Amino acid sequence: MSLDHIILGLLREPLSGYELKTHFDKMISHFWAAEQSQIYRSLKKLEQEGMLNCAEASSSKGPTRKIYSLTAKGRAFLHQWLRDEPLIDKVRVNFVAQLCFMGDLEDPQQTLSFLEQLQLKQRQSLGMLKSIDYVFGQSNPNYPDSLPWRDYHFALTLDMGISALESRIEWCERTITRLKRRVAEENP
Amino acid sequence: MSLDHIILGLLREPLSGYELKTHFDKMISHFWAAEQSQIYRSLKKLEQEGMLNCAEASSSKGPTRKIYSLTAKGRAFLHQWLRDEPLIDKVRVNFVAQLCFMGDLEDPQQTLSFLEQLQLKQRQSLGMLKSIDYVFGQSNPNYPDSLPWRDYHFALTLDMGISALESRIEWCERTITRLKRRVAEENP
DNA sequence: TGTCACATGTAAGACGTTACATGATTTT
DNA sequence: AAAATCATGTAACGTCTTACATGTGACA
Repeated sequence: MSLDHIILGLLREPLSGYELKTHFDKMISHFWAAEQSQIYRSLKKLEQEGMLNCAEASSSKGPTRKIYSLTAKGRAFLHQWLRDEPLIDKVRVNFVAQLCFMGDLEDPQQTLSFLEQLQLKQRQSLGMLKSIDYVFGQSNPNYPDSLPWRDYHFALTLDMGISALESRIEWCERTITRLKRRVAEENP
Repeated sequence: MSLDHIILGLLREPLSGYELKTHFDKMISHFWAAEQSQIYRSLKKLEQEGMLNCAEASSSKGPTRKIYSLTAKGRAFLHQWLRDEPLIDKVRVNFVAQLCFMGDLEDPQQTLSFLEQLQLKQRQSLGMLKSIDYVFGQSNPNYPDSLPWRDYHFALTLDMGISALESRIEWCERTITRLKRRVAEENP
């Protein structure tokens, strides 16, 4: 399960469950979504399996925290996953499913407006990703090529996300144009 | 839940559970994966909810089949979903998660080989999608623009899938080149 | 007689979502 | 005193995966 592996990956420095959740939201959510309750459940399981150590630490803010860190077994498990072949997911893309059956409505304006809304949403996602990328690339003259090896890989994931969104936005643009032409030709 | 909606969408003609599964594999799997056991479970639930009618039919081949068809309620439920705004999924992309932490291995050859394998897999997926698209576009002079409205929407989903894969393959190509240059510069 | 394609289902467990519960510290 | 942030968790429910169970008809 990749959630487990991602948690192990983030624990290159010891973190609490709460900190893991903030890392997910800030750095990971563009390619992996996780709920807080899932994270706590996985941490418990990984500790039971001997992948993680847990140390209680009183915090200056709020109640005591549990700080998790990698064991040798956890690191080995992570590295094995990193050396696996690229894992291709089963796809489940809601908006493509909607588009697939939207012909049933026999309503070109609906399809057009759907594609325009989709494009807008993707533009908003792109904006957010680009701002993360901008912050990450700040103060770095030759971003991302001169980054340290680990940060470089993170930058690659941002770049892939940006590239995928740009491609989808362009597809929307082409398809909206094509649809408008078809509608115009059928209603002369 | 989109699986329910997709099943309703496929039932524009009455089908058995088995036929639904073959439709999924042939036409739907490039944007939605479903296991056979999920389909039977959903069919049972949708029938209980009054979205589907069920008729038993003896087949010339094999045991008796259950043929499902849409009720008015099911059609209304489907159409409401089609008029919803574009539903954006929570992302979970395994290979990006792997890439994100692959810097830990400190092994440029591993990253390079990972990207090459990824590119190859995406090329294979692209080949399969293009062959579906080719068959679907056969005997149609002005494919896809002159297709009937419903088929046209299906063709759009193929086109989106092809476009996304091509974009990802190009990203792999660019990134492999960039990585090789970095490795060469660091090992002169 | 074996195996392939047809055909329908159940069971157990893993994973994911949503809502709720609890409580400390800091800020307004 | 109220609200925001820090911090950790549980409960209930729903979905998905994997494996298994059952049986027919056609064909080699």
